[in-house]
Amino acid sequence: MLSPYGLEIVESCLTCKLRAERIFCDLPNSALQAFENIKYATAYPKGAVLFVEGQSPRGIFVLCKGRVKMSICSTDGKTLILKIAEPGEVLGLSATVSGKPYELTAETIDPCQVNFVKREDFLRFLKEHGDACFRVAEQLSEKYNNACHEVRSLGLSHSAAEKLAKLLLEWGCRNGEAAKLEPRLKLALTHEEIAQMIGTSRETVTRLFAELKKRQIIQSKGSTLFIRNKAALKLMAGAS
Amino acid sequence: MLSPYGLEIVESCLTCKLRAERIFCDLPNSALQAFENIKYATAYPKGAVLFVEGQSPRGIFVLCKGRVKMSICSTDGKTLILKIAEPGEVLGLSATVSGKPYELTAETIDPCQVNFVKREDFLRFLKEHGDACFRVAEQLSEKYNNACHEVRSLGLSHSAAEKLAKLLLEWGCRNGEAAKLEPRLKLALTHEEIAQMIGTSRETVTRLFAELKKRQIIQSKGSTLFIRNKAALKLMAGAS
DNA sequence: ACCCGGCTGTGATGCTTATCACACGGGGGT
DNA sequence: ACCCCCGTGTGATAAGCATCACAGCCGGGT
Repeated sequence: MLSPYGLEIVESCLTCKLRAERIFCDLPNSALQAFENIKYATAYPKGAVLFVEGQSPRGIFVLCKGRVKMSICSTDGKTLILKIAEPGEVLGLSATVSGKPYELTAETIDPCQVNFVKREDFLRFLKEHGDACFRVAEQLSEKYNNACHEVRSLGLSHSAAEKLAKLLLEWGCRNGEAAKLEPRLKLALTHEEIAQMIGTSRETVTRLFAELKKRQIIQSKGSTLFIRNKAALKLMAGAS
Repeated sequence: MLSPYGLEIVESCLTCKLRAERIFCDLPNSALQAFENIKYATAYPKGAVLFVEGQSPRGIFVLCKGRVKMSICSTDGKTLILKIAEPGEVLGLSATVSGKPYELTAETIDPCQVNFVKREDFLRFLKEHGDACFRVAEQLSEKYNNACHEVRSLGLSHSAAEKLAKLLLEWGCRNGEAAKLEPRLKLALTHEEIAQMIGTSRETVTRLFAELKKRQIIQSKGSTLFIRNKAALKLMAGAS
């Protein structure tokens, strides 16, 4: 099969090796077959925009490969990144269910493989498959949960340092690094993007990183970042 | 029937006069009858706590009468009010569906009538009634939508003035006052609570109100607040 | 009528952070 | 080898707001 943008396309959800790990992919075969019939497998290059905040919902995008930046944007151009979506997530779900405009903008930051399902097809599918509908409720709950964390972080933090510490700890807990005393993580985003994730300015992020390095709390080598003093970070994230 | 806390109890969801207007109440009779069998009609006085952030989910609370304050709270005691829930809303829904701890704290601010449904009963009910499940997805979408607005307001505003203006406009658009040039609204919350809604301090809210009055943008008589210059408010909310 | 407690109004002070301005450095393209 | 652009580092300045401190005010209870 052709592989646009350097992707290896997964042909069918029925044979997808990742099924068991994914939330939405793990459905009984009858439902999966129905899903198979209404989905369009598509691929996007890096930097493609799946949908824009405010658009009326065309349908859902099931992310199979690559990462997608989910953000909101103010009238004066300021951007706030809410999350970086990973494979297995369903994007545009809440808007598609409710019929209200997309709340977020989705932009790929890797080459991505995506299954698109048109809104009317998807709604019909949900009515016919109660178990899928329940999965949707679960996914929405998770998204809501995420959003609540975001609200907590934005609304209840006193300082930018606190928010950055929270973010680094969260990142450090991925990839099975959670238990380690000195977790390491790939810094895949620029200072600008990190600033947009915690709602502060690029300069502040740079300064904070400089201070953390000076205080020996973190250390970086290339794009890898080592957390040398997890306790100190936690202190910053907790009380400040 | 006895009416604790001065409430007139609605006996059954089947005969509830408000059914048609409500999102969750408006279900086919078969589903409603099943719901009827698993719900516990309860009443709470003002100031009662339905559930606390971090508790593992006991079940859902369908609000029939009264208002409930939904908030999150930081370790150092700072509180952020996310919304004031109105009759017809389902509280604790996302936690009950996902099994994760309640994200918010729910506290009544009026005497309230509430239908409680235990988690296991509710999940069984959802599996058996696909249409109810779809309603749940819709409700969750709406909650997610709300949360996104909150994130936008908290994360993309430059000033407290901007957030207050947004809040006042939102309030002014309720109760069919939306179209009016000079909408009026009941100020049912203290400055402290308003501060907690926009993530600022009580003093700042007081000062902002003083300035808005001085600039003739608003005017208050008792607990009623008149918006005299909607355009100016919109300007503050939009650009600042 | 009194008092008391919760809400509101207002000044002074200092911290945090946005913003502007500019320098540096490294990697990719030609 | 060059340049150019993007990302990073750093200082100066000022705005915005939290915080403390205290005064007035209104309503409810006794």
